Amino acid sequence: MTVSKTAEKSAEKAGDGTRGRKDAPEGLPEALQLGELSEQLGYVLKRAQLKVFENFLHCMASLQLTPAQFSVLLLVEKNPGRNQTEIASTLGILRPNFVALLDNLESRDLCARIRSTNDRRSHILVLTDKGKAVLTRAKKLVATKHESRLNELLGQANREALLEMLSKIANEF
Amino acid sequence: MTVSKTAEKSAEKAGDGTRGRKDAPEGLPEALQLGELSEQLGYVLKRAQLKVFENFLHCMASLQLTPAQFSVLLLVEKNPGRNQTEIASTLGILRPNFVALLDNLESRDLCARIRSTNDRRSHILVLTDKGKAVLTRAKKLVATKHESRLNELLGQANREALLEMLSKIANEF
DNA sequence: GATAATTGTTATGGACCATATCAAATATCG
DNA sequence: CGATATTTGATATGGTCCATAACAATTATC
Repeated sequence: MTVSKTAEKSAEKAGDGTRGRKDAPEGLPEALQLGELSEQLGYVLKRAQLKVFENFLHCMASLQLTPAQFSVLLLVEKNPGRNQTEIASTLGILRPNFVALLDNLESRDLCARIRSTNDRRSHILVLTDKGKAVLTRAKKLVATKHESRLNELLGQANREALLEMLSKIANEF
Repeated sequence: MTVSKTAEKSAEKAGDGTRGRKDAPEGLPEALQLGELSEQLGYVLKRAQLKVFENFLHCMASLQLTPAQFSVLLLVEKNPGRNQTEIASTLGILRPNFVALLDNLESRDLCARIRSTNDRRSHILVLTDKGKAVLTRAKKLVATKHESRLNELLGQANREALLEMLSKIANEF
């Protein structure tokens, strides 16, 4: 360990129990300075993403849908007749990891695998009637509880600008 | 499984081998429609975050620093003399999971734990001289290779607006 | 028709996250 | 003071997500 003496000294000085700001009322636990961290896009991006997912899960509690499950339902609805490989790769999910995800949706009768008659290796994915109904309800929940709150917070125009910039990063970075 | 007959039929129709758009030149694998997915902030946010982290790791390959490790070094530099609990909780890392992270940084002589003389339970965290030097180089790499590329892509003003909106989500959502 | 490639699947390991628990040290309160 | 509760760092453990290798069945390619 090669800690400079000055480092040790300043550390002990800063950590000596009464580290309130000058003339602080009492020894209340002072908040740390984020410093340059709050300027790091990656850091803020990750924190924001966690918050958004957390709120998504909360809004979807009644339907028990995770963001990943919701995205699968949306994509299968928009692209009926595609197989697992196509749906999974579009979502950036590796085929092996997509199996359990689908098993879950299928066991809940939201999605169905159908053996293709053209290529009997592949399973064609379709939403069940229940899956369509659940997805419809899910969309409503997302719109009224989730996205609407983001609109409140940012404003409609800002939210659209945010989406556009994030898309740019996701696609062109 | 309750798949309606119409669902099965449309699925087979859409999945019948030659699923090019009308008068497509050849049977080239047609891209899936993202549909409403590209309007879901959570989805785009996650994709963007993965891209940013991926690029960060690439830029930091020479220093072998992950985003989490970089954030620890930044926070310890800005707040010398704090203990593990304070640094970890500020970063949203649980104490048990912070131990291995610190073990790594300490084994590479970037960070040091110092037993506090005031409270002999806690370990005060300090950057070593090597840690300071590495962090300085890391900051330069991030600025010149990572954040600069984001500025290219978005423009300075947009990048700042993006950061502000993400902070708002991270803190007020 | 032999070989290569694709599809879904399983097994497996790593990274990250969360909870319970522990010993040592300290704080609290009778 | 001394008994009890709390805090700190640490370990163990389990869950989830992500990545790779390998396999049988099927299809494509030559």
